[in-house]
Amino acid sequence: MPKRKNVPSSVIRRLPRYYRFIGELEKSGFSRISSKELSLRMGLTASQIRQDLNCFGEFGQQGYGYNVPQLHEQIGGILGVAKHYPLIIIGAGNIGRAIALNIDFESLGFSLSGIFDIQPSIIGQRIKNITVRPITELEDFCNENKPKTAVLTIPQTAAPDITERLVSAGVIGFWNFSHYDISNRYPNVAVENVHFGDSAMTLCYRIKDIDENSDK
Amino acid sequence: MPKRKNVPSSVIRRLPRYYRFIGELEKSGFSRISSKELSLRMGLTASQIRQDLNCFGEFGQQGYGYNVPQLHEQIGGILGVAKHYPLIIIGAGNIGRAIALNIDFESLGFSLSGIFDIQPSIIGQRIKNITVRPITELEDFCNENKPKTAVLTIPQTAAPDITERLVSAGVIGFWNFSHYDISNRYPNVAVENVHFGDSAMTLCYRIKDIDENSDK
DNA sequence: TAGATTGTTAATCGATTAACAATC
DNA sequence: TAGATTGTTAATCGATTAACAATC
Repeated sequence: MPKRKNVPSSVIRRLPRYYRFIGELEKSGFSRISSKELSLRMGLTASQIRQDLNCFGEFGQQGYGYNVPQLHEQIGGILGVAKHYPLIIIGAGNIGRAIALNIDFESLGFSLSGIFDIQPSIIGQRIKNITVRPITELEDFCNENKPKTAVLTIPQTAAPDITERLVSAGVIGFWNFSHYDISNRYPNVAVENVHFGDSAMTLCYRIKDIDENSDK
Repeated sequence: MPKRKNVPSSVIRRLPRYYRFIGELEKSGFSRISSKELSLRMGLTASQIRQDLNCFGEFGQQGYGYNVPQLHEQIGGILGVAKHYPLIIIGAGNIGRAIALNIDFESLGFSLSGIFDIQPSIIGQRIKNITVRPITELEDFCNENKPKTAVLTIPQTAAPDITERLVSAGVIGFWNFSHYDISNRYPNVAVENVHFGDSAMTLCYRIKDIDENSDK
């Protein structure tokens, strides 16, 4: 049913934002929207919106535009937000804990099924009704629960070994908060990096740029 | 002194990763590296590395390559990691707290100088030796401390008003963890978005893709 | 000096934007 | 039907890669 030629990753990265905007329009009671109107709200070109959506099929109707609730549903389907891919968090330190507590995995296509740590003082704690397990139980847990995804909130030094074990255990997706470079190491494994440090430095560069070029 | 024609943002986004890799090389005792060798380690082309660095000046030496400690220093200088731009965090909930505790702002060009919240139960708490202030004191604090940067870890509904107040108070950079769309609203303001939900959905899409195309 | 490797220009590739025929 | 707006092809723009002369 889908056309889906090889979808450029630039398009994929825009999908969640479309999903959010269309969702807000739906909540506000819109029933239809044109690519023109949406482009104004999102700060994109209408052309780009139509090109992007057309990677996945024909969702609009000439002369009318797009049906808002329907389009929301369809983009959600493309992203897979209604899936429940079992997910585990490796590392229950500050970041791991904050993610476990704050991210609504159920609305993002995942289902939090386990949390692991190596620290005896942390093991056994309960976070969101889930007991933190010792990392030694990783393989047994994976055999039983077949998690497809792992969140890495561990130090860079621990990452290579853990990654290897997870891939062996069948994990095909990483949400990587560590500084370890997973990409290109394993074929058919998806890696989404979140590097706070890189993000902050990029901001610093631009602030410096504005700061230095404004006072004259 | 620098050439710095308009640097494409694709290049800027790669700088922190260069900085990390060169830093690790330096720690491992490397004194020189060629673009070829670095390209193999980083999974880029040598051509791209040379092009990228040349946006900022001529850092290498023909026939030799790049001096590792020197290059590390230079990229750090470009990014501004030795700066101490005063920074405030707006919102001391789970995410705000985790960021305050975990991000080493001092090594990223910033200096954490204030934390604000609206919740009476949170105001007055101490996080990293900083007392959480009521949001009502925002303007006074900004007048006195002139923060250039604000981290937004607040709900989307609160964001438009707070952003407006911060820009009026002289903030020129936002590290935006909220779903509010700041970009394009204010000229000469840098915005770095961190959207966990978008990031997770992108991962979900790719896992789904791998999952559906592997079992045949 | 000869070999290595840069800085930089030219060629290619991919992504964005513009244009317009198809059609609701 | 006429007007609006899509889907899609063509044109433009920007970013990546290749090539090579300059030079350490």
